Amino acid sequence: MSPRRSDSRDRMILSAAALLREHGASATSIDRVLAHSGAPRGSVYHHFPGGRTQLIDEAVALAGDFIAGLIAAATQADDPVRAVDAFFALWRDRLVESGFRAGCPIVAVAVETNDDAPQLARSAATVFARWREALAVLFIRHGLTEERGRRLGAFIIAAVEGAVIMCRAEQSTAPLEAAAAEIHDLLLNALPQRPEAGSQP
Amino acid sequence: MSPRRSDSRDRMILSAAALLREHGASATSIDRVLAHSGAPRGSVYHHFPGGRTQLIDEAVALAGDFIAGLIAAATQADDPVRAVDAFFALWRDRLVESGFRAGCPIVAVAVETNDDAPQLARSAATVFARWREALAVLFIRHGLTEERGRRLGAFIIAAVEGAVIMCRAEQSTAPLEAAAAEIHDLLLNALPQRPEAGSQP
DNA sequence: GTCTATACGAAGATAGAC
DNA sequence: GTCTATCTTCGTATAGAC
Repeated sequence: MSPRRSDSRDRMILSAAALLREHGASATSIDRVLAHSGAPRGSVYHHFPGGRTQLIDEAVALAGDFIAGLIAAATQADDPVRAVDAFFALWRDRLVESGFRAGCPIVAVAVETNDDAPQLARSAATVFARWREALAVLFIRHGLTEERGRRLGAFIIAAVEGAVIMCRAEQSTAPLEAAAAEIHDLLLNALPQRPEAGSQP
Repeated sequence: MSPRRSDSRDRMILSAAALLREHGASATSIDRVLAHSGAPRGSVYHHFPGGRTQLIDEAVALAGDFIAGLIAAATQADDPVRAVDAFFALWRDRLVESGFRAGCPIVAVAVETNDDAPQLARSAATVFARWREALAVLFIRHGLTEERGRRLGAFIIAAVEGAVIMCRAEQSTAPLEAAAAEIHDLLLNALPQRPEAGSQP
């Protein structure tokens, strides 16, 4: 009887995601995942017949699902501006809590992907698409055209990811806060039927 | 008499920058730089006593200067909207010309930097700061407050970098075009004394 | 400035026992 | 599911000759 479906396997995936965030894809070696998770080295290729690539791939899927869940939760309140504010705050908190060490694991994989593992680039792209689609649906539901809604969804994900990278590099939340403020004002102006004070100069 | 100040040294730095763009920091090994540049392996540590880290660092500086020069050229026309449009177009062209293989070398270093080479993170941060300051100066010159100008500068760099990552992952220029369109409209609305048609909904 | 040779470590992956 | 080798490749870096 397996320990409720392989404990060490799940721990390895979680550790891989954590290492991706803090040290990038290349630094997420099997050795480091084993050390971080405490999983036994003998069963690596039992759990992951596809080797390291499969492990990274599953970590990308897990991290993607996790963030997608947070986006879904934020969009439940049905206030697009608040939801996007919360999305930015989420990334700012992750940065601060980690001492500016934790970036986005999907970005890590997307940037470091090389030609011998094209599957990983596709997995990263799928995650990005899910995130931005979740935002797009929210915007479209609130009166934007499909085109504008999707455009804004992609734009916001791009701004967040770029800002996170800059925050990490300079050990400051300033880029993320700049992006959050600009997007906040932009949304106030873009969304119809919002009588609140916009900050259009 | 050195061949006009070491040919192979300059070629190595150029090759390192090219490899950073297309394959990331970890994949930019000394071996690959030598193969790409055709430089002789015997003189690596003669030209770069700091080893691989110094080589990467100089490639970051070179790439940073190159892009900064393009930003400066684009801002010469003294039209902020056109300059930013040109900046986006530059990245789109680089992506398309390379078959979506070339990303941003600074991002590669910023994302993959690990604790044993903190100098590289600082170099990346310096480059980001120079780029966004160049944009900020342009905006401030055209009537925005210092705060707003710098905020927009950081925001635009973040949006470009994030969009480039997404474009590479999904082999499409759509994210970059989405960001370019949104920023274009935002600038039209943000800058004072522009009688042209804004696209405020 | 450039050469060859080499030390040394880390990484991915496999084999075969238990 | 897990263990202990072990193979192979690749990476950084150094030594010493030319």
